[in-house]
Parts: sequence; C-alpha cells; structure tokens
Amino acid sequence: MLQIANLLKENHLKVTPQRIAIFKILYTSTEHPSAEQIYKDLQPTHPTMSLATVYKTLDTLKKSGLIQEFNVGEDCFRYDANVNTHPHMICLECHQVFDLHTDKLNNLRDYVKDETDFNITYEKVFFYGTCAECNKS
Amino acid sequence: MLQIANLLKENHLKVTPQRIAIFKILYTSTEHPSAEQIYKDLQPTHPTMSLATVYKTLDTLKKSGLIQEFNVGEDCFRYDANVNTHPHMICLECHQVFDLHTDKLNNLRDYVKDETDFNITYEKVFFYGTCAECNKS
DNA sequence: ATAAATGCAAAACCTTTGCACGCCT
DNA sequence: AGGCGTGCAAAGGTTTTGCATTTAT
Repeated sequence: MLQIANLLKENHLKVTPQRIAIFKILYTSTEHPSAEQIYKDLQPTHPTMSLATVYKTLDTLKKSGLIQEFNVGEDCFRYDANVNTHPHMICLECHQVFDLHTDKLNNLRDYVKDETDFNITYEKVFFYGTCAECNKS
Repeated sequence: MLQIANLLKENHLKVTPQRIAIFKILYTSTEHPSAEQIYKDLQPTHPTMSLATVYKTLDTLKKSGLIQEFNVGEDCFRYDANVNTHPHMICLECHQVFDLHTDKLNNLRDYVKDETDFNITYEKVFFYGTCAECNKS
C-alpha cells in the first residue's frame, strides 16, 4: 500500500484511495481486467467510486507509464500493471488473457531492423490459441 | 473483379456488389481502413450502401477467414485482406499502419513452445514507432 | 421459390466530457 | 484561496440489432 503511494508520488501524481485501489487491482491480479471489471471488483470495498473515475485514473496511470493498455480483439480495452515488454496469450475458448514470461522474444525489433525504415519504440505480441485448462476438455 | 467473385463463391458466400466493393478496397489498399473509412471510400461509387452493411460484410468476411481484424490502440478496428501472418507497424505520429513483409519472424511460436502449455493457433505482432516520412521532420 | 443480403432506424455498448462538489495543501 | 480529483449525468462514437425490402442462387 505504502509502496503504491510512493510510486504515485514519484510520478508526480496525487495519492488518492481510488488510485491506490485501482493500481493495486492491476498489480496483484493476473487477469488483465477491463475498466468495467475493475469497477465491479472494487464495488464491495469502494461502493461510491464511479466508472468515470476508473477510466480517468486508468488514463492517468497510462500516461505516466505505470500501466499499459491493449486490445486483444474484444469490444473493450484491458489493462496491465506489468509494463515490461512481454507477450500476451489469449485463450480463444475461455477468453482469459495470460502473461508469458520469457526472454526468448527479447530484442524482437532487432530481427527486422534491416527490413524497415521505421524507428521502432516498442512492440506488442499476442499469441492466440487454447490454454492448458481448456485443452483438457 | 471476377477473381473476387470467385473467391466469395469458393467460400460459399453470395456474390453481391457490396461485398465485392468492400473486399476490393481492402485488397487493393495498404491503409488497413476502419469500417467508417471503408464506408466513406465507397460513398462516391456506392452512395446507397449503408454503414451497417459494411459492418455486416466485414463480419462475414472475417468469419470466412478472408480478412483479418485488429486494433492497434484506437477507438475502432482496422481490417486487412492480407491474412498471412505478418507484423503491423504503427506510426505514433501520423497514425498510419503499415505492413512489414519479412520472413524473419516466421515460426515465432516455436521460440516459446517450451515455455508455455498453450496450444498456439496464430499470433499478432505490432511494432510501434515513427515511420520514415515522420522521421524526416 | 427460398434463403440470404441490404438499408434504415433504433438500440446497445464502451468511453469521454462537463460541471459541481469535496479534499488537500 | 487554489488546484486537482471525484462522482454524477449527459453526450459522443463505434458497433450491433430488428425488421421490411430487395437480391442472389
């Protein structure tokens, strides 16, 4: 909790209960929730928080580089407090999104450096398929 | 034109002027247009076509595997008639989306095969940065 | 002839915006 | 006092849906 407060301060953001709660959800979960999901998750503990605040806070955190936003083909965006470059794996059956912790895809941009005149800043990689749990059935 | 008609027939889709026009836009352009953009592009030649038809047609073509859909972080989806796996490059300044034709990133899933219990079907790769044109200025 | 595609309007949905209020310094 | 964050409601934008009509096979 204190750590999150410090993280916000370091990024020149005001420390509010809402911001701490939203970041904590993203930091402690592995679900890459949407704004709506975050809102629902916080209903029990923060019943007065509005959905607009969730959106505004996500935007603020994103602009400070504390979280990343992406869309895997759904009608909404998902958010991740892990801003290190790492692939996401999307299960086409249960629609869960998983992180892939690997160093096998580091420096991906180096592979294509000679084939483009783009100045690459960062990349996003998504693997689609079926997860272990869904493969069982 | 005839080729597109055959392509539709081969996929058990009815051949309509709207479908041909929409697929042709995607097939001949490199812009990865959104539904709205396709609609506007077709206004001069197909003034009676509705935006709903564009959306329905894109959904049909997508389900038949003739086009692919993706979201690079905007508030809408973009479409591509090139369904081969290939990276997309997004310019953070002019917001254009380019194809990268390379074979350097083939078999990307093989790199991570041993690090996941996912059954990978396909992948999407996005490089973000600045394009050659925007780098000049 | 039949089934499907189109066009229009309305609805649904996610996200943003405007504004008043409250909080903290 | 002042600036910023929050909450509410309304608006904005994209996408989907229902239904009558038209079209393709």
